[in-house]
Amino acid sequence: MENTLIEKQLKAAADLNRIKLLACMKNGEVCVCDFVDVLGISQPAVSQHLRKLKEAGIITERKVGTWKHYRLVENQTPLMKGILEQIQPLKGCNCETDCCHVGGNINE
Amino acid sequence: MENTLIEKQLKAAADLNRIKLLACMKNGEVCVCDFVDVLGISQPAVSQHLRKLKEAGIITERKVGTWKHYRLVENQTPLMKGILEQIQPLKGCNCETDCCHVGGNINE
DNA sequence: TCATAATATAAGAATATAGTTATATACTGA
DNA sequence: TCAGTATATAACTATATTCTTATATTATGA
Repeated sequence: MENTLIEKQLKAAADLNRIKLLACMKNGEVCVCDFVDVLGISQPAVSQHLRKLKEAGIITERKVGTWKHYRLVENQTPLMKGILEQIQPLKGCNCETDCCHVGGNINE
Repeated sequence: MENTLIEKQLKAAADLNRIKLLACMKNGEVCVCDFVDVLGISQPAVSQHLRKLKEAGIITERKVGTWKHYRLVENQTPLMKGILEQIQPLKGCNCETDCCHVGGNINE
């Protein structure tokens, strides 16, 4: 891997709130509204964190109506594979609200 | 691993100059004077980067006279093991100046 | 079509980071 | 003991990051 890509992905992952976002997504798709509850920060702040993870190629999104579902990309870089292995899945953000089941959760 | 430790180590590694420092040390011990040449930043800046890596438990140091040799710690966390695997060793910083051989390079 | 809901973007403030130069510390050798 | 060398720390500046609130965008459904 190129050092600049390594740096970009490390920077994207090197934040406690974004680590929690990744921990949530280890269980599958999660929608933005659930992240807001879990992190206890504002919705725009969550949106900005998600954008950073997306720009680093770590997560992807799927639109379902007005909702947006985020999930880890399938083909992680070897770097991110290793990092994600060390992040423990976080329960309680696994799309238990209705939004993640309307339109079909990709993991079901 | 604890999320806060994960964050600390990711933050320590998430910088292009510090990635280069780690790349240098993959070949073994390196002294500060060599790092300065490789990175092209001031000696105090290098010193500050090294401190950050040390505080994250990623590197350790050995004093030889007025010189200081830095190297990767042996027992890396699983997180850092994975990250270090992805960083390509950087040649030309492998303590080719005298300082790293006076007092015995730990890798020889 | 319009009000509502979910998410994204913009603008701005507070804090963190990474560099600089100047100075301090610690060791060496004359 | 003292000058010189290697590294660390301090103080400061410039920039980046991460929040907040306000607003824009997009989709839904009455």
